[in-house]
Amino acid sequence: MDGKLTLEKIGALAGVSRATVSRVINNHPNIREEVRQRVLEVIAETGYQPNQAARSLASNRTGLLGLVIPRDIQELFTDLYYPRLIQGVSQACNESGNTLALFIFHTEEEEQQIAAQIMRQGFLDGVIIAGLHFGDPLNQLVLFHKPVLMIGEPLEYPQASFVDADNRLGAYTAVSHLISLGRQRIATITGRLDMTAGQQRRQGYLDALQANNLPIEDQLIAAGEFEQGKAYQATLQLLPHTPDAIFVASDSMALGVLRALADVGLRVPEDVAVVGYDDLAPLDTAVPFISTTLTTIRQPIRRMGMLAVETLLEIIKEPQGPPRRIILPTELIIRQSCGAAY
Amino acid sequence: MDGKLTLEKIGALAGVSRATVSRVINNHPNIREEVRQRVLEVIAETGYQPNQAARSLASNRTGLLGLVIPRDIQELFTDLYYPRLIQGVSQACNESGNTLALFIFHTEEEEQQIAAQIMRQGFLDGVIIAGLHFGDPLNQLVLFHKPVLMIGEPLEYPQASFVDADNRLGAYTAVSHLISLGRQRIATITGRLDMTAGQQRRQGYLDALQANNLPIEDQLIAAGEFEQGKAYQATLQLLPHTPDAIFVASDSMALGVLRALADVGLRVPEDVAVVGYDDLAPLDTAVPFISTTLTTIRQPIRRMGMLAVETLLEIIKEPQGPPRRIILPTELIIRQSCGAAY
DNA sequence: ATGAAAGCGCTAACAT
DNA sequence: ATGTTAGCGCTTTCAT
Repeated sequence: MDGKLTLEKIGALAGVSRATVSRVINNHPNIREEVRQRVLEVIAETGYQPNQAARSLASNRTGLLGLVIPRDIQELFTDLYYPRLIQGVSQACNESGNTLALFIFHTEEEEQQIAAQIMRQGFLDGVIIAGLHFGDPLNQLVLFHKPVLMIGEPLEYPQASFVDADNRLGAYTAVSHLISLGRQRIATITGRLDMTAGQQRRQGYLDALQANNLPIEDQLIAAGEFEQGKAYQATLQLLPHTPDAIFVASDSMALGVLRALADVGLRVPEDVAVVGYDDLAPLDTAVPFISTTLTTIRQPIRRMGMLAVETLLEIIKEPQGPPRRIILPTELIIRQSCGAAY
Repeated sequence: MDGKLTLEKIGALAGVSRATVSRVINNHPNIREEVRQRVLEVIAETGYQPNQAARSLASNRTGLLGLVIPRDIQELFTDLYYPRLIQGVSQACNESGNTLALFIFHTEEEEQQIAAQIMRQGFLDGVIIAGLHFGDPLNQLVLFHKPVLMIGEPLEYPQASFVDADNRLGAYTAVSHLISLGRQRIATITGRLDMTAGQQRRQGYLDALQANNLPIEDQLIAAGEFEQGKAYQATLQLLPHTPDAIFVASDSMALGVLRALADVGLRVPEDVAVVGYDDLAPLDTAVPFISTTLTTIRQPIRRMGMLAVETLLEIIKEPQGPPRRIILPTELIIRQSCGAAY
């Protein structure tokens, strides 16, 4: 049903020039209503769709927004953080008439190789980068001549625009909650410290202890790197120092913690209270055969994704504006593992 | 560092014509090695990247492959099926030098609206459609003049090319396994019957009973629609008919089943054995506080994603070829809920 | 309000 | 082996 339709042909059929058809399609003012209708009819009848490549070349806009996710293995497999983020980004793209180009990388090699391609002219209007850590080759994307927005406050190029949730305050809230429940020896298992999320959650922990005049003990701070296995090990190292609560910097690590506690026969929350981070554990509702549910800090992941798109579109429109720094609030979700109900 | 570089300028700097530079970039034969090197050097020095829009317009190829996912709410939120699929598709895109354009829809309205846009000329080289059901407006995508490949055997346009796992045999294997363990009154909770996955898994169940001379009882067949809540209800309806095993057409439904059984005080697998489908439940390894693990049929989800890309690329190369029908094997994963270890 | 015409930067057929 | 040239289909001045 399509014999290579072009603007020119639509124009011929409607008895106007190609330029007029273009104006109609792009909603320009100064078109006689009558002409406008006639053109619209022809377009509808013929099922004409403008050629996107030609539009992009002429207008220097593609309507493609990139979402770059480094290192998929860990997170994408493990929990629903990135799926939710993708969902938010996708939705905002749909609503704004843009298209999402998704880049997931497996190795730093692959990152190196594809980074430049991503930034080539006439391809993406802008790029969102999620989950970047210090030293990642993808940091170099900031240096290209193209709008970029980070999800998660960037460490390597602090002047870059970003959307994030308030990691410090989230952690502060979690630990304060444990303190208010009477816990005195609160440990933490930190995330990757080459990411602001890891650093800031650790800082929130420290701040909460300090604000409540509790001592800071290095032995109660263990590195988990956002990995479940490492969190398991870290828990075992922590236990000799008799914590009565553990603040864990992610839910997937919290599962490792719960496993470790179960393995050594400690009860949650009676012996050790646990609070996680993300609200992504499969322990959020009463899954059968699960005997506790995880108290955690919820981040508005999906909203972060949507806001990232909206902010990036602003940057595209006004590239010379100041860096955008958007920090969203988090929420304490009280379930059983903190012992509040107990 | 980029003052609007073009092929022409690179050519000037290297002392050759624009066409020669183009040939170098596209690895054409018949270029003197010396010239080739000189051009490559200039490109490296200047950091030149060809303009993608211009290439697309001239070559009628964009290197963009679409992945269309209807109705995100259910699956994308619930389990890791689509994340895994996306991962596979993404990886194959990376390896083949293509880019993944992801479309996730919330409502049928949205589908209607964006469907035509997806198919517009000069945009995508081809489209992969996952999780389609009978009656979905996205079925119309098949009618456009563009390569399309389904993930999941299509119901509405059976002549379309697709990649799928062997649903019938998978279900057959699951039910045969239960029979071999001595179960006599095996019930099933079916998926959506407007999708081949739902139909074929149901058929596999029926075939297995028949092959083993077990009677087929309508009261032992309940509709779950791939939804956890419906599976919960369906289980309660099934129980008066005293099944000693339930084959559930998806893992996320199986969680609803387990919950229902727990709620009425039945033990798994002692009173009722359960086998799921997908190998995506959070019951695959010993999560702490979970007292059983789910026997299930594993699909090679990631491979399906990769194979989808590879097959689509073939179709793009040879659009007139016969429909591709690729069916991958599944695997029975024995854990505790079927009672094999018990 | 509309048309004519000049590109956008590249590929590919044709010429040499 | 390399250069010349004609598009690819659209947007966007510049006229009128």
